[in-house]
Amino acid sequence: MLKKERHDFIMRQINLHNRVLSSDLIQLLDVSEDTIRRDLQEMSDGNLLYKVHGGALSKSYHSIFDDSDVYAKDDKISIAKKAAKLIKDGMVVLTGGGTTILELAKQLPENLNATFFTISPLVALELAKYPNVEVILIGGLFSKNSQITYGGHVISQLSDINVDLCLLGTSAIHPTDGLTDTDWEINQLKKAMLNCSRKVAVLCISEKLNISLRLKLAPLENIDFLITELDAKDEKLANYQTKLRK
Amino acid sequence: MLKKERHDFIMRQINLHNRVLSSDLIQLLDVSEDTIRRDLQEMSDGNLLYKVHGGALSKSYHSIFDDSDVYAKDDKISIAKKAAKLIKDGMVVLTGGGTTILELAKQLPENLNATFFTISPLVALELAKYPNVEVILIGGLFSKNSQITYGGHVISQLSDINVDLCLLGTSAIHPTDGLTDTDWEINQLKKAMLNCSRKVAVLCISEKLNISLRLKLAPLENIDFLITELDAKDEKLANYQTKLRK
DNA sequence: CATAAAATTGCAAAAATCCGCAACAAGCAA
DNA sequence: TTGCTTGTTGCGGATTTTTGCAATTTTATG
Repeated sequence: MLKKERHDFIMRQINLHNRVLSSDLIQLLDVSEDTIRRDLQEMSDGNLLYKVHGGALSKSYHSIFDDSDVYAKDDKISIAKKAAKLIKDGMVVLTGGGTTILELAKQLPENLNATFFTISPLVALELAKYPNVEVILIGGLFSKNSQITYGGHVISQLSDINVDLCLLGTSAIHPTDGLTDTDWEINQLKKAMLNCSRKVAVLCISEKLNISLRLKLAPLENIDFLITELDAKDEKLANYQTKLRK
Repeated sequence: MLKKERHDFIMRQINLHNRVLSSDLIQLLDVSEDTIRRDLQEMSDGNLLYKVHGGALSKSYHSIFDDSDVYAKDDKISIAKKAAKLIKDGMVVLTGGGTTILELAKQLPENLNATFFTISPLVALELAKYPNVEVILIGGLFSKNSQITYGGHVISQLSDINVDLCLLGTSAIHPTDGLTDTDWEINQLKKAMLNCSRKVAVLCISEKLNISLRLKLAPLENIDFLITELDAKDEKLANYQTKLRK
């Protein structure tokens, strides 16, 4: 294998996963440790990546994907990690958009083997980094505000599919009113998403508990999992747990 | 064996395998090491391939695993600015993916009033920043390599639309062979894009001129604009200008 | 602070490259 | 024909690049 090919391969790995381990590259490319280290050194000199102890990181990792200013990031990571456990090999999953779902897309197990439908280009880009995940982006009008596709075309496509699990962020959730929202278009869209999913998981930071908005989306009885950053036994959740779909 | 024959042979090998080793060529052509090296050197000077220690790589192959952001950035910006002039208020435009197109999406006039169809989530995200641009993302299978949607579903949706202008990046362009590519899926997709567009503009850095790959996409006669970083009067473009659609 | 993993350094062998030179053929003018 | 130029090719030797190995130092982490 030519040196340039190795470099291209490494760049590809980095663009895909935002990072590489030297040890992985040694195995994948079947060359000595020294060669990999020298490769990384050269590419680092050429400003193509960040070299760190044990491997290298994507240069753009820090600029493009730096979303450290996302509100309540830590809570969202905690939610994402819990939600990730719901996803098993072989499943077909449908996801919405939003920062929590995006975080989820970053927290999946490296070798997950699954199919994802999504209405969020950002989530699609993130999911595409997993080698064994198939990503289908549902197309349509693109919403500047919520950064997802929406509109009749999206809803009509949703009516044609059938998935195991739907992962949804939410604006508000309430013990008796269930899920509610403010935007009519988005609300229609979410209804369509619920309709084509066998199970539904709602991802929601505890701030949004006990709030009720104008547009009714779905009662708690239509939801299978409610995932927050709180402990499952937290008393704030007691009102909800009893009502979820069994 | 004549020099020209050797060069043709090497070109075939490269188009076929995306790479050649000097050592293989020495055996296959039964000439001295120096001759092969001089051949590769000349072809590299003529921009036909990419010479590396130990052999050579295809130019187009190189573009796939491109060292992304930085590579020929200035040229791409120059191309993007020219292409942006083709887009007028009220137009309906279809775009592909690729770094050049992405750059174009950043170079549009601030208040452009237009509708864009695109198969690239990254381009969609960029276009969404313009307040008066409507963005429709065409959905389908998401390609990990080229970061665009593709597959039958995309092609079928393309067959339902009709746009004023199609903006396309390309892997290779040649005076007689026209546009060519290496990936069958992408080739089908691009054909569908051409079919639904009244006018076609090809964005292409001059490096990719005079290269011909395996899969035929379209003759120059089906293209309306060829946009490179070169001056329109540059002699390298003379062979192309006469053949473009009037 | 002890341990293992990773990095650095120096070195050597193999491979590829570079450089000057000479042989040879083809084209061309005197 | 002869002599000259030009282009192509191969050869020998010097040089550079690439790669792996071993010994030593540095770093990460519990």
